[in-house]
Amino acid sequence: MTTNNSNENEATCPAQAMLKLVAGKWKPEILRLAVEQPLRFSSLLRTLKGSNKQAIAAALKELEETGLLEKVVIKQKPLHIEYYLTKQGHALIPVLQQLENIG
Amino acid sequence: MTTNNSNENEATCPAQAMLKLVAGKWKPEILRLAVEQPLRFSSLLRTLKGSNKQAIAAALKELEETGLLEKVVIKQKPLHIEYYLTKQGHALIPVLQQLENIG
DNA sequence: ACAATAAGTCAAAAAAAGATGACTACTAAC
DNA sequence: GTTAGTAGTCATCTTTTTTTGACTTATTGT
Repeated sequence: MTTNNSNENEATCPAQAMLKLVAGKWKPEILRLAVEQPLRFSSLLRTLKGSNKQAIAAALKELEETGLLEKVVIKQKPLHIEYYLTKQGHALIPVLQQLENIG
Repeated sequence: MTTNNSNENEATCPAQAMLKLVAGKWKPEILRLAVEQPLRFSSLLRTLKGSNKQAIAAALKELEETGLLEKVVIKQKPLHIEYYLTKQGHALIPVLQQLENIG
């Protein structure tokens, strides 16, 4: 493993940091869906064919931790939790759309 | 799990496809450098601290195969090979710059 | 009490990405 | 013919991501 101490490598392209926030199999799709309406766990699970709870949970957690989604707990009968795009999350949407147009 | 046989998973966000083309530790940086001048293997190796031949070779190969870079062999004394941004590669640059501005 | 829905967690296995070391092919200079 | 420079390849190992199965917590309905 070569446990190196000092700070080595780290490709330092500034776009890299933002790319990492949306990297992953489900994150771009989840962000795209979040534009239309607040997201819920079970509804994502139904919508994203081929996904599973763990994948959704991990993606939502990371998107929340990196500040692209905000989690809102709604204390009601069946217990609802909603995820909203943050300001930064919204800022990302047009960029994702431009990527689509290049492809 | 719900192992459905028909066509499984594949997150079908259109931006995903383009994101995959620039995914990886070195690709965004390489594209960024390609804007300034044609790229050469050994010069990339020197410029990208923390990289190695295999990483550079793999990145260049993938960027070429996906049509973002074009490889040009220059038969001269020490054998030169240059990589140029394609039209699609160029189209990606402003999008990468926008990503930086969000971060 | 028991099952169902919603929203997860934990651990482990499998697959993909990244890192490391040794080796190849061509030309050119000495 | 040995050394040096450029541009790689191949096999292996490690790390990270993704997938899979089993279990948890809370509330509602019967």
